[in-house]
Amino acid sequence: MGMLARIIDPDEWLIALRENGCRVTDVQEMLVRILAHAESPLSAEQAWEAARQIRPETGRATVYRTVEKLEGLKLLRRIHGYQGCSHFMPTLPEPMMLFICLVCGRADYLDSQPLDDLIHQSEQASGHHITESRLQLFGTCAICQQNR
Amino acid sequence: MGMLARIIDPDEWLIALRENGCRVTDVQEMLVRILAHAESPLSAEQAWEAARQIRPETGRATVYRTVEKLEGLKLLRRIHGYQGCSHFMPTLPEPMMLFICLVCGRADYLDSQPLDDLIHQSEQASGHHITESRLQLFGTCAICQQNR
DNA sequence: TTTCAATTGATACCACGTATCATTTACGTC
DNA sequence: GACGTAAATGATACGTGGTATCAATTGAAA
Repeated sequence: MGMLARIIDPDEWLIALRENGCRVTDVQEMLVRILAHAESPLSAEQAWEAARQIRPETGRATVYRTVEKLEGLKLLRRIHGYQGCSHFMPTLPEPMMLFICLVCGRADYLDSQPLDDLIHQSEQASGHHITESRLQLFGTCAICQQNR
Repeated sequence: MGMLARIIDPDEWLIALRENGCRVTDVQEMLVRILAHAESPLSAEQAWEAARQIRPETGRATVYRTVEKLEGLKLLRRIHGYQGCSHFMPTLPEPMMLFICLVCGRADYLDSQPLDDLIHQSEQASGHHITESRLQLFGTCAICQQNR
């Protein structure tokens, strides 16, 4: 269990789903638990694989639909990584920068306040109105550096 | 003709290709001109479409191969945008932040020195070794704001 | 319990991208 | 300029990730 487990609560995702007019099924609850506890970015295919180990009859389309729904509610965030752009991580309540270790795959969130300031400056300097920013960092995490 | 036309020189791309052991064909030259002059991110399919208007017998695989080669030489840079992650823009000689207008699609490069400093700070604070960063900004460009 | 819209899973389908391979082409060498 | 060879090309077939469809099932409000 990593850092995120203390912050992301699957039950709150279920509440959010209900609040948005969804009928929460057992399948969705299982998927929410799988996705909310992920410590490295998970693709829909990977989530499907994990789901079928618990409940083999789980359908592929269901997983894609659920992931899409959770992304729409901003509970999941799409990761634009090295091996494709179809992996997902839980979104933190506060906007933060994301670091991904290229060795172990683990994700870590970093304070983004300085980035927010920087974006604000760029906005004023360029005259553009910036509505969304996407910053992801890649490299070797502190632990993997020691295990060399 | 926009800002990039003054900075990106297709002929230098051809030189770079030759220097890397490629045999530059007419097809490649045409594709290089199409891609080097793009002012908004272009997908391989879009580049293929543009190529066939000039030379209808152009093959699909050729376009994908050329784009891949140019990306490998860091002459093209992959854009992780809203409509997929398969669009490409010319890489500027200096690393810079990229802004994309969601209204007109045009891309604009912004000074990234402050970002480099920020990443360096994050690196020291977290203990991670950061080898690559990816920042893209989205919003409404100065021109499109006026045309409202 | 009833009712109905949301959800599900099977199937078929589509788009984007890739492997294969015979033919053509660039370009160093003679 | 002609030659030889390795790279590039384009047609075709194939693979994979993702989506549309639809009959059957299920959640939850009344």
